[in-house]
Amino acid sequence: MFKPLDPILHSELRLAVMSLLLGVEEADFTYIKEQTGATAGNLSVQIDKLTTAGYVEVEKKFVGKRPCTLCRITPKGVEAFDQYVKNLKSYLKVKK
Amino acid sequence: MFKPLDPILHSELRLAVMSLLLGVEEADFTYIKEQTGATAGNLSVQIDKLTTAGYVEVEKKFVGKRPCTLCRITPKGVEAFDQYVKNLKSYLKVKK
DNA sequence: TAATTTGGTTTATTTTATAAACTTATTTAC
DNA sequence: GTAAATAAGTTTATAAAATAAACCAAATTA
Repeated sequence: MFKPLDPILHSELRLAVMSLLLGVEEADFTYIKEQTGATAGNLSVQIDKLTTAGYVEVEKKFVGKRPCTLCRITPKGVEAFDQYVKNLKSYLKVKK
Repeated sequence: MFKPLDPILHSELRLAVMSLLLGVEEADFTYIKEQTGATAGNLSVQIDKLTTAGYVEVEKKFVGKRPCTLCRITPKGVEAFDQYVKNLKSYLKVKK
């Protein structure tokens, strides 16, 4: 009746990060931080979890002399997101 | 950009309970337990939280000689659920 | 009447989420 | 040139949540 919800994705901030990354080629840490309103510490931890799950990949480079952490969603991440949304719908359809 | 998600509802089991209650006049503890697959302890705690939030009301009665805990969703609960679903959509619409 | 089942609640443990504190390097102000 | 402030994160500590295990009381069954 109710489909299980991937605990990696069923988190407000991680879901926001994934949603954001779905719409773009890539996004850097600071941009994600601004768009989600998260604190740097929290965002760092949550991106780590998404990376460990294989849903996001991170590339650290420099822009000029400043470090820049680029994030991209992976195919596995896209698939997991799709499945999450599908499963989530089992909770949202009000019958009757 | 991303709307906040009511933490009372953004929980797999509580969302399942609410979803279930939305579709029926009332449901008893055992039925909810069966439908959600939750353990009794977990369900008891989560129904408590929904009750404390004013989203669910509980009536304890007896059926024959056995106790029976009946649950109903409240108007406030219905409204909160609707708002949750509305806000949730801000995370799900993939643009481009 | 002893063991089992029903219908839960309470308590304890594990996991999460989050913020606070810290680090390293870079500008900017004097 | 150096002290203070900013940028870009990471690490650590704390608070909150989810979950399961243990427990309880009454009823039923063996």
